[in-house]
Amino acid sequence: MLNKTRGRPRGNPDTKARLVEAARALFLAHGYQGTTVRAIAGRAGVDSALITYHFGSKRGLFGQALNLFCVDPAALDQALRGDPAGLADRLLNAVTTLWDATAPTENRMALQDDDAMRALRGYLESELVVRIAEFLGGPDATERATAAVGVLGGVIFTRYLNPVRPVAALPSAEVRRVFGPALRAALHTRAARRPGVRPSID
Amino acid sequence: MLNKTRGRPRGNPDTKARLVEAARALFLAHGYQGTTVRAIAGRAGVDSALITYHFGSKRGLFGQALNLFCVDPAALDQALRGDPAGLADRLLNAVTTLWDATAPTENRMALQDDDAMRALRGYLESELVVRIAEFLGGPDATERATAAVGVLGGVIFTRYLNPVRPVAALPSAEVRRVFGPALRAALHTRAARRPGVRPSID
DNA sequence: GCACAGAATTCAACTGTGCTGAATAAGACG
DNA sequence: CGTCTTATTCAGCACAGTTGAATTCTGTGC
Repeated sequence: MLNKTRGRPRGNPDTKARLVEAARALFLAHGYQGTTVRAIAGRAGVDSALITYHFGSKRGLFGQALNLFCVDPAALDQALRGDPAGLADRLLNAVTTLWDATAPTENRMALQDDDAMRALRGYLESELVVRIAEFLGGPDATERATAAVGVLGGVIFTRYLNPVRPVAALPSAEVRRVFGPALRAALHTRAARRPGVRPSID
Repeated sequence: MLNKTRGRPRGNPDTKARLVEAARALFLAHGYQGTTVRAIAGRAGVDSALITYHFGSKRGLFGQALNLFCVDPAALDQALRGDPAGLADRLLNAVTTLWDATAPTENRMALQDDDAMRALRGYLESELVVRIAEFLGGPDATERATAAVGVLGGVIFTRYLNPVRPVAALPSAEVRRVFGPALRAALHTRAARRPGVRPSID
């Protein structure tokens, strides 16, 4: 199909890298489903079989092409040190600096990737919640940490994953300002043990 | 393939309904990608061409089989009436009663559906934000409404769409209690105009 | 009653998908 | 130089969603 003389080519062209580059461009432009392995291979100027050979599968290439992170552990360590009063701001800062550093399209892409969502979920539930709870201490620390993670998850979701205009449009400094009160309350306000608030009608 | 004598069958079997039922079961069990039109048709006891005929495409059937709602407008109207003090609780209640009413798998399914996410996003940004801002009034009402929608989005995301254990495990009454402080702060605490909080290191 | 338009169904097949197995040529290394 | 491993092309398989033609029933107008 490409008539490029069968067998191993001369020199050592870094085909793997060219495939990753081509894949990245196409995945970002047309999404996972909308991109075919043949298109990627074509753009890289090689045969489509190479993609299975080098990356095992289309999904494998997808994982390599887009760096589907979840959260930067170092940034979290930073945030979980220092005075409790500034914790909210440091957490918001850790989230925005990490996620803002990536192309918006790439973030939205993660929403469609099962593995990325599983990773994010796992991180939030078994890392963030317990670390924050440890840091907070006190009786219902886990409850407050849960609320905080819910708020942070809200920022991640409405700003990066499925960008809701007013949230996504905020300059990153503004994010701290706008979400500060909510996150501070989540972290430090002990949830009142008041009786169920009558759900009006329903 | 089914040898059921070609042409229109006797009586008026509601094949459309049987297809929807079969599709629903399979989509919930194996996801969108994992379900083939032939499998659906097979389960419904008809030919796979009928699915294109009746629903236009596989996606069309998907849309019909799972009712991909976004938010119940009536519940929102209820919430946006009454004393401002109870607003947070009423909003949380509106969200949980609506989403709890649906099978968890079906909620998670929405995450993989572009249209559903677009609908949710559109609703949050052009309906919820402005309605809440109107209700709140005051100078930075939009800012506070934005924060509130962020928090509510966090609940939706971490509890239903990509269930993070501690949040998802909360009984629905507890959701109001745990997220109450954060949402109240988002709605009513005017964001301080303090200078950027030095991002420690990075 | 009956003709006949339209609706519902099956079947065969088309196109496009990711992936695999065999063939082949170059590099790596003793 | 000989051999083993690695990188590549090619042909094609199995399965996906969708389409067109053929077929049979339903429902309406006369």
